[in-house]
Amino acid sequence: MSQDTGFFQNVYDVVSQIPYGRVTSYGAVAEYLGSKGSARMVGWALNSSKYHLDGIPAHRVVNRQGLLTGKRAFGGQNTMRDLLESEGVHIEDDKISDFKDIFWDPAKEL
DNA sequence: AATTTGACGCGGT
DNA sequence: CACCGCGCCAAAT
Repeated sequence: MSQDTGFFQNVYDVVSQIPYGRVTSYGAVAEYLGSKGSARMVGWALNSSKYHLDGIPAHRVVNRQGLLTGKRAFGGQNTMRDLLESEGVHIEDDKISDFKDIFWDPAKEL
C-alpha cells in the first residue's frame, strides 16, 4: 500500500502537503525526493495526477521562475491561475508575483 | 528492447 | 534577449 506506483506517489505525497496559499517548484520537489535535477519527473508525476483525479494541488507547483508553465495541462489557459488566485496567490502575466515570498520548500519545511 | 518525449534547470553562445 | 545543448529519470509508444 505504501509503495504504490513509485515516483508518482512520492510527488503526490509532497505536493499534497503544500499549505494553502503556498507554492513550490518542480526542482524543489525533485531535490527533496533525492533526484535533484530531475524536475521533469515531478512534472511527469503531476501530469499523471490529473488522470488519477487525485486531490493533488498541482496548481501549487510551478517552475523555478514561478511561472505557470503547466497551466495548459489544466485544460484552460486561466484555470491554474484562477485556482492560485482563489487561494490568495497573486498572478501576473501567468507568473506568481510573490513567488519567492510564498515559496514552500519541502526540504526545509519537512 | 529501443527511441522519443516531457508541467524543468542551468549554462553557454 | 534568443536559441541551443546537456543532465536527469521514468513512462508511453
